Amino acid sequence: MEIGDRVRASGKRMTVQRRLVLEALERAKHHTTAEEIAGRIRKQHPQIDPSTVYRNLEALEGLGHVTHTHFEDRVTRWHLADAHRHGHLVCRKCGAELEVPMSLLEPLARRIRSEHGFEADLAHSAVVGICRGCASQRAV
Amino acid sequence: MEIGDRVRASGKRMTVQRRLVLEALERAKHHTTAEEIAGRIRKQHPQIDPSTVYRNLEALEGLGHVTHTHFEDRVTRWHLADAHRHGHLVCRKCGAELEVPMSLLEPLARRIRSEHGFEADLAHSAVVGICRGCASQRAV
DNA sequence: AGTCTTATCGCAAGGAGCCGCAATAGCGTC
DNA sequence: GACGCTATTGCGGCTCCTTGCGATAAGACT
Repeated sequence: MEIGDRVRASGKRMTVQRRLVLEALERAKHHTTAEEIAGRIRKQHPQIDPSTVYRNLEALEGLGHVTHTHFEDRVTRWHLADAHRHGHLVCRKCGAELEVPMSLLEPLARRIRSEHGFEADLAHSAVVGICRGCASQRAV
Repeated sequence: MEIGDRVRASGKRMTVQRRLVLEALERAKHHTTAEEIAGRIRKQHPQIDPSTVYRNLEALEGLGHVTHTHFEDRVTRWHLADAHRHGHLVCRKCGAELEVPMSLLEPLARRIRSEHGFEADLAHSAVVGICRGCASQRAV
């Protein structure tokens, strides 16, 4: 089923603005910020308000087509939900980002589920820390 | 060594405002938001600007006396660094917070270190998900 | 105690993100 | 293809947090 149909099937509407947000996410492939998406769209369509972009990201997330991950402090990055799920390591010194397979995080999720009955979403927040490069630099 | 001396030893100054921030953190014991700290201080000292509180939290964090943890989306909570370290599970439905011992998170940190040479700080971000109560509600 | 350096402060302005509202425009129905 | 219902938009305005700047005061030195 076409994504537009799925949106419509849930009682929502597929507007020009919403399609542009989706296209921007597809084009970006990787994680982008709302600001970046808004900027890119507004180059071609300056009349589209940033708030519309924010609202569409949330709406599309509610429908399960999009998700967001918290990266470095107070930076939210968005991506299509059907992209393969993975975790993130973000270096707080240099900002480097490593993608790690969910299989790395699964054991913890399982333990949290069995010990606390809590459904953890470990992809929602990046793991902050110090990357190999910065750690060795500091040692010098 | 007194905390004031440690601040001074690093070339910083121990101002009235900085001391008030520290006292507020001590009194709160648990995690609080910058806003809450600012509000409490301003009851007694209305002339102290919120921006001063934000800057002092950052400064004290830079000195290692204070740390922050990201809770639910866009909520940052602060606490004294010497309080016992622990992780957090936060329910995205009802906002419930569970504290979990670091020992639960350690195995993952170890794997991340050995496989990626990355020093993970798993206490920095709360683990978001659905708590037991909300999960069973949804099943009904 | 007086002087000097400069970290820090208070204030005001800036910027991102969010919200309410009236106008607009999808889209199901006839 | 026109109609009507209402989801969605653009705009203005608001909040929360950050930043720039001139004024203030901590603390080292004499």
